[in-house]
Amino acid sequence: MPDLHQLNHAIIEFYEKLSSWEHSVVKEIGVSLSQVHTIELLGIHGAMRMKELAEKMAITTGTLTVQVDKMVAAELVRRRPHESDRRSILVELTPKGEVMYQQHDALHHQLTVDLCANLDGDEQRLLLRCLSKMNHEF
Amino acid sequence: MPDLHQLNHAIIEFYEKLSSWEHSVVKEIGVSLSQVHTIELLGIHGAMRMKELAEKMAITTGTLTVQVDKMVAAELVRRRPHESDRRSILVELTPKGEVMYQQHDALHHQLTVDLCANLDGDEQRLLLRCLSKMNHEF
DNA sequence: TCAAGTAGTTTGACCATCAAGCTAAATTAA
DNA sequence: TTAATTTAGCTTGATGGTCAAACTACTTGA
Repeated sequence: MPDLHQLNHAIIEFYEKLSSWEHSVVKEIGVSLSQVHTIELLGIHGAMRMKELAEKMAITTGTLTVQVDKMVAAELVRRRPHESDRRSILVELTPKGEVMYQQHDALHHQLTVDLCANLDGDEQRLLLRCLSKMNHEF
Repeated sequence: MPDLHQLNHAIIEFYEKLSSWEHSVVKEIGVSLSQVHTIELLGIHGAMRMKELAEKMAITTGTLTVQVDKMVAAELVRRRPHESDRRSILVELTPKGEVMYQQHDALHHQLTVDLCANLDGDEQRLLLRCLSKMNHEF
């Protein structure tokens, strides 16, 4: 079992790199971090209730209400009544929001390509296995 | 060369996990994220000029001034004049701040231990190599 | 010496966030 | 059915992080 200290350091550094990348992308596409996160979740999971979305984002529904208000005004998302529960409201991407999601996704994919530029096939395969294990066993 | 799509997804998920971990730790130790970041940088690099610290944190010096004011009030850091440049001010951890840095560092190390619990020695070695390459070649 | 540049602070304006209190709808108990 | 409870979402008031721009004090270089 090798020394975990270096690994710890590498993980911290990797996290900082991703964080700084995200920061720069947010500036580039001109939407706040919080709104990018919302778009990302709606793009991945499709229409969602406010409650569900707030839970995934780890914020309160009150905060989400404010965000969604702004995003509705910017025509990135729309609200729609829930079919069977009149208390609930579904949020979904508008076409404009969908375009922004695709853009963001493409940028993310490009980041991965850049990150992996110096890894050979075996390394990529093993990295994927390690990340999967870490993501699921923790 | 394997499909990068899965890898992209795994990286996003890994980033979210780290982000959520950081969030919960910040709540636990009762200091804001920004202040934890300050403490971390001062712990790693030692006393620093405001300018330098602000650059590493990717915030303006104005913002940093406010943060440092609060942290001085909380006795986590102190200001000290620069030896040769009277415009500059050095910021450094107080003993109390140093304790908090050690605590945070220990938590981070524990996170790494948990993350790697299901990786064998070879996997850990290769993960470190991949992370190092990604950190340095990007 | 003095003009230009640099380090740090202050101020005024946003934005994100939460907690608490609110309304409307659904669910459960009587 | 009615009443009490729970749930979903919204509103409000307060706090904290951030930036840009204006300001002060110091340094540097022509």
